[in-house]
Amino acid sequence: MTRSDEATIFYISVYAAVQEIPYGKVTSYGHIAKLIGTPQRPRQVGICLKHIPQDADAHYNHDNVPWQRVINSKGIISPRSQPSGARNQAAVLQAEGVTVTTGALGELMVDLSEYGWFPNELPSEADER
DNA sequence: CGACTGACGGCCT
DNA sequence: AAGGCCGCCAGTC
Repeated sequence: MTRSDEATIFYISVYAAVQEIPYGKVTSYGHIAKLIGTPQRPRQVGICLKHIPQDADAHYNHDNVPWQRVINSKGIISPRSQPSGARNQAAVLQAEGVTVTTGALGELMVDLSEYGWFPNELPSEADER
């Protein structure tokens, strides 16, 4: 298969993985990357989400892929270039019951210990301590 | 077609 | 503890 086919597979994998995130939960770009077997490309995961088709016709589109449930490993909604985008993401998350707090610098954060969804990772690590 | 840009994250100061 | 550096590689200019 060609290189672009692999790229396509990567996109499909990302979208499929994101759809696994339960309603009202969030995970990180890095975790999605790990789940699809490419732990070193969290950045590319972000690119995929950025390019989700708007068309309702597309197999994977802005409507059926819960892109809003993916934030960075620090539990902060990535500001990307326009703060308004993150602001919108926060609104969508709150709409499904996720509490989003605003930091001193305006960062929009989510409590990962409460809303985080990280299957395959040490489950009790956080609880133990 | 080459150079620059990032919805990130981990390792190194 | 906090911040800088670098790898990743599809898009965009």
